[in-house]
Amino acid sequence: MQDAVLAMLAKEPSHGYHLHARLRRSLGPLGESMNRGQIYVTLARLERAGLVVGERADGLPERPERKVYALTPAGQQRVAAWLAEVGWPKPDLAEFHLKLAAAAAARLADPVELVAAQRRELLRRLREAQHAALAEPAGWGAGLLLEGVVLRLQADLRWLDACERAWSKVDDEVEGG
Amino acid sequence: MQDAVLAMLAKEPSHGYHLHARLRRSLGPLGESMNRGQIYVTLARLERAGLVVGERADGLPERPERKVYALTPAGQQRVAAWLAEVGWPKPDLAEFHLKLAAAAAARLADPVELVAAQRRELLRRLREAQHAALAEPAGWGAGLLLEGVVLRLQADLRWLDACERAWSKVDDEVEGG
DNA sequence: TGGCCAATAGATAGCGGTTAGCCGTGGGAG
DNA sequence: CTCCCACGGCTAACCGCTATCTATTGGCCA
Repeated sequence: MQDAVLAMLAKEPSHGYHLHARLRRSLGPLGESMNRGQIYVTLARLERAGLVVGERADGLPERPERKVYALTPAGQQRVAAWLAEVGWPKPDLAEFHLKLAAAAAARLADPVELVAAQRRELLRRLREAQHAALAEPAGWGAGLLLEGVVLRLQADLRWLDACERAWSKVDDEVEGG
Repeated sequence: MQDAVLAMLAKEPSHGYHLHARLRRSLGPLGESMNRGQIYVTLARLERAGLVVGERADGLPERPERKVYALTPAGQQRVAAWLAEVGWPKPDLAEFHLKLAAAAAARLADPVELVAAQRRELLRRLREAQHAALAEPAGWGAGLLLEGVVLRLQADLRWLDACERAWSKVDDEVEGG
């Protein structure tokens, strides 16, 4: 979050609400779940850390005062460092994996059924993402982002196939033994 | 985290350290980054929420006391509800996307270079995951999990190709215009 | 027997993120 | 004129995670 805000400020100074809007625009449909309040919390922390300075700017005379934030040299340095990083979020498939194991171990549900339900959900999301992609410029901006979402969902669906193969074999053994 | 602990307890009651070990075993190489302390925090919260009861059990007479936790009826109910959910973690490609946009907008780095660096990193992780998969039973347990990681990394690499196409086109336009 | 060390077991502080909700202003609908 | 809603900003409370600290015990070695 901090990095995202700094990235926006690297382009141009903004106040909180504007930053929120810019982030949402930049992320397209995926940015809709963003919390507005978090922007202010983040900005306050960045200011306390000296990465950003906020200046009161009374644009229109009678509107609530807004604080326009801009990068400090330390902030610019941090943006540069962030760009140089090559991090990537670790895939979090563990939850579903544990779910299957727990369902089987505690005899609370049929793992193969869980896989089927999950596949229905992912197919739903896949259609949703493909539909949302139609409203965006293909191969650009938020459309590019949605392309990534689609590729991931397809990969996850293939993983579900592998899960089904694995767990249906277990069922056979249990029933057969 | 809470759900993962409850899932373990659904199979059999355990004390904190044992739970940690079971989770790590269940997740294989991917569980190595888990923090041991988090187990106790989670157990305390679950107990306060009435989903779990801890009973002092002095197994060996002179060992430090350990608390063996077990599900309450409310806890079992929550496990059942968790199994019925069909949630799936949302793909978090936004960070890299913002990085490319910030790099281009603030003229701080070449987006195509960033994509190349990221691809090198993902290829490294792909080899790592494939190597780790060799040490696990294929198509089962932690091996299945690693299979999912591999599929995801391959999808992400394909997305990087799309990113490169998009941003190299932008570079052409900038240089040409 | 005494001393050290690793493993076991648990607790705590603090950071970052999320959510819910409050406050004040202004503009428009009724 | 009143009421309601959108805007802009903020606070409080919670959750998850990590790092770090303590304490006990068993094993090893001298």
